[in-house]
Amino acid sequence: MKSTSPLKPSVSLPNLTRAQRQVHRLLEEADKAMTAQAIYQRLKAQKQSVGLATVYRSLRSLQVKGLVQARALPNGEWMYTLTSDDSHYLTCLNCGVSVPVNECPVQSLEDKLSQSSNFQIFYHTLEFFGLCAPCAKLSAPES
Amino acid sequence: MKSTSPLKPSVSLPNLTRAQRQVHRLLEEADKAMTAQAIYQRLKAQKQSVGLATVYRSLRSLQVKGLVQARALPNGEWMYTLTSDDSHYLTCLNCGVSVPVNECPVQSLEDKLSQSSNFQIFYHTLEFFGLCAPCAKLSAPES
DNA sequence: TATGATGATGATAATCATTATCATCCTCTT
DNA sequence: AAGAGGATGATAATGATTATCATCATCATA
Repeated sequence: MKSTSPLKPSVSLPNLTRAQRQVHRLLEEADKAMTAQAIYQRLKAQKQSVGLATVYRSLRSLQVKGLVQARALPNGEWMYTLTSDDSHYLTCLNCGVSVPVNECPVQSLEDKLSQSSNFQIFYHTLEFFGLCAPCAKLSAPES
Repeated sequence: MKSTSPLKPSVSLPNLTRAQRQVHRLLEEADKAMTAQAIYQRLKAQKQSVGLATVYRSLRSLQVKGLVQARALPNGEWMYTLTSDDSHYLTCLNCGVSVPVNECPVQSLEDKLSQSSNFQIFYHTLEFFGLCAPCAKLSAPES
């Protein structure tokens, strides 16, 4: 899932608070996208409780630091992962099922924008939407 | 903003309800992304009132029909446009400012996925996130 | 070591976009 | 004309996120 070398340990994490470190470490260990609520529950279960508001605050801080990315599901939930994760998905607008896409043709454009724009770019989201085969069958006009 | 030919009129719109037609026409005329709330307000102001719940229902139906796409802003709002719009953005994680990106290297992958996956693909979202110059200055570690 | 100052945290109330509910209305078909 | 099925509107309910505020931790300075 990660795009970084499996041999490279955690990069230097500058100026993180305790809660930010806990959230970051959880995302690192889980190695999958999680909602804020799930992160809250998991930390509580691990006896490393962090208040729910602080989970949200930490996620925002980690985003601004370029360490965490977010993507919204069609149902409104937000999923968070480390920015080292470069996964993309193909999602059904009807039933919400998501399948990973194992390609990303965006890196060179991102590199280019890093230079031509005056933004400091941390990550991108790329997602495809449509209907999975079963749902396409259901909503076919001539079924 | 549209990627379709400016000469081509509305394509055939199969089986739309009254509310769906009104929402679709508004998005077509506005030619920009709008929130569901804004669509509701605008229709009311135009004496074409559609109930708020019906605006949401119509947007979902239009999505499943492949006519409308949605993207989530970092603040949780959803913006809706016609799927004929192929715009993408570079967005600041700190202040939320968005600037358009006038390139999209994704079309060929989308075409390929349309064949290799068994999804019927309607559209994709592509968005870059980071810090705009002013916000990057503010959060610079060595400021 | 005490003293503040500043920021971080947790508990909880408030917000607000979205969804669910349900009664009513339309539009066909018979 | 009657009825079935879907569409609509008003409004209540939901639930994730944010705001508030009192308390706690950290760190520089006296």
